[in-house]
Amino acid sequence: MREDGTVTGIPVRDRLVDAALELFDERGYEQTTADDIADRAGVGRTTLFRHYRSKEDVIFPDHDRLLAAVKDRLATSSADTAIVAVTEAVRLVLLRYVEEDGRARRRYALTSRISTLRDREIASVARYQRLFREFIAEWMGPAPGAALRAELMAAAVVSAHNHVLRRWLRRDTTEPAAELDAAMAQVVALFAGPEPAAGAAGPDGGNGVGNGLGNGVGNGSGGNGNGGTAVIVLHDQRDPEYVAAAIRRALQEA
Amino acid sequence: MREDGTVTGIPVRDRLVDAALELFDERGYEQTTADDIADRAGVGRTTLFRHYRSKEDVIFPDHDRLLAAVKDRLATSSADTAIVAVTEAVRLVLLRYVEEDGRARRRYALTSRISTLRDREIASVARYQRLFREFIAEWMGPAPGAALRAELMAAAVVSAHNHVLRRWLRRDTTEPAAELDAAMAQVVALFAGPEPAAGAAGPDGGNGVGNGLGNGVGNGSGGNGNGGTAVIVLHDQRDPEYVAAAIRRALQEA
DNA sequence: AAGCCGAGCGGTACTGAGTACCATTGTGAC
DNA sequence: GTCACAATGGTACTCAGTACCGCTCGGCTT
Repeated sequence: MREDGTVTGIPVRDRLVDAALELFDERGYEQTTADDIADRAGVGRTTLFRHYRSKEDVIFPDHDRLLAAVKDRLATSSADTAIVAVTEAVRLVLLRYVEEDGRARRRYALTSRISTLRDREIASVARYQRLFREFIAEWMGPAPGAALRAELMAAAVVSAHNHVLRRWLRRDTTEPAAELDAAMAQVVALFAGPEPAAGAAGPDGGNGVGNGLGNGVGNGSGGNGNGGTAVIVLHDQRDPEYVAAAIRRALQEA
Repeated sequence: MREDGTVTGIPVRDRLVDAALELFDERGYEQTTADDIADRAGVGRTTLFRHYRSKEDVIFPDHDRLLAAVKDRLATSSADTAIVAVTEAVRLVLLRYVEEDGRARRRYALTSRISTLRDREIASVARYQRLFREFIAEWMGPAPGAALRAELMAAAVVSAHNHVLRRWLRRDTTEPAAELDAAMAQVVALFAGPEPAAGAAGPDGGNGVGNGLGNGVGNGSGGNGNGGTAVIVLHDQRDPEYVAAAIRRALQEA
């Protein structure tokens, strides 16, 4: 037992988060002062602001670190693995939320009610979107219309992520990772289709899986070791179910 | 001449905006207090907060009113004019900015530098996006996958708007309205194409390519008619080249 | 053992945003 | 004239966030 009555060995940072979430639930966000949180956590107000930049910060995860991780993942990619990099990077973000589980859901309950917090969350999301936009734009090159296309694609990627994340937060799904794959597939399909008339700037680049029907197949591989991810885009006139079945069979046999 | 020395008949609200923009330019946003702004405008601090909810609010336009206008425009539309409604609604927003001209550009200069203000702007944009999302979702109905599709489309619409707006703010274009039309056309083209293959949206329901190694395979495809596109995301530990070869073979045989 | 040192913490005091309340003034209606 | 009302100004308060100082504790050297 410590002098101040606290019994736990729980780190100060975590005690603060717990205290904040409890108090926000009990009396609401606005009605909870920084002093309240610090008191409940058994520390001084100064200590709170030493660990978190602001009152809001307490309940938001380390976006900085995750943002850096995403940036890293995007950076380690060659031109023909760009789509894979994006897919895995966005997956990274989703999984981080899923890991948090309870805490993520409590935060969601708060951001749904308190506009201040919702705005804060939105601002965070925008930073991810910016990262994706810059990456995709660079990948696409300076072709005319590429800037807009990159922006649209980044927005789509982030939206797909948010859509799935919210479904998981609301318990509408228990397999967020799989749904993210599906959603991302839809995003890629959206952009893999008709190019914007002029500059082709597309993902086709000779590595197409020449099946004689489709044209482009961006195939990346997570490459180095763990959990390879492959994204395959193909244009095929035949029944997609039929094609999917064929691929399924091929993978089982392989 | 008035008692307080002010010579103008300019409304208080406008004087405050001018004062704020001047001061933010002169000493920066953080270094300008609410008192400074009020003093410069020749009014009391109380009056400032009577006209604007916060210090930030002073330089942001009436998003509430514009938001309402957008909502109205969307509301007055039948099912088959939905796309027109969206296009005109987003045009409404762009034109409002263009009307502001100088003030919009000064605000842009500020939001580019000050993260607090940028976040605020982003939060505003998100409200428009939400409006569009809700409208589009209702328009699309409860079809499976429609929710995601609506979210993607709303994000695309807003991104297209922002893209053109920023180009205009940076003086990269002198015909924002025309560019917006072009951008919106691109957005519509994007979504007019391949529908997301009937039930295939989710990886559940049996269409998951259960190869026993990867877990999720999302398949979005264009079933109906025009050049079907299929996108496959798979997680597979094996050599990607090997997997690709297997798929290639399967497609040729199929 | 005594001294030293750095990290983590608590307390106090300050600035500034935003709110509540009250007093004042100007303006038009009657 | 005065009554009503709207707009303003001033004062005082709460609270977030910052700056600064002093304390304590554990580990380390000598």
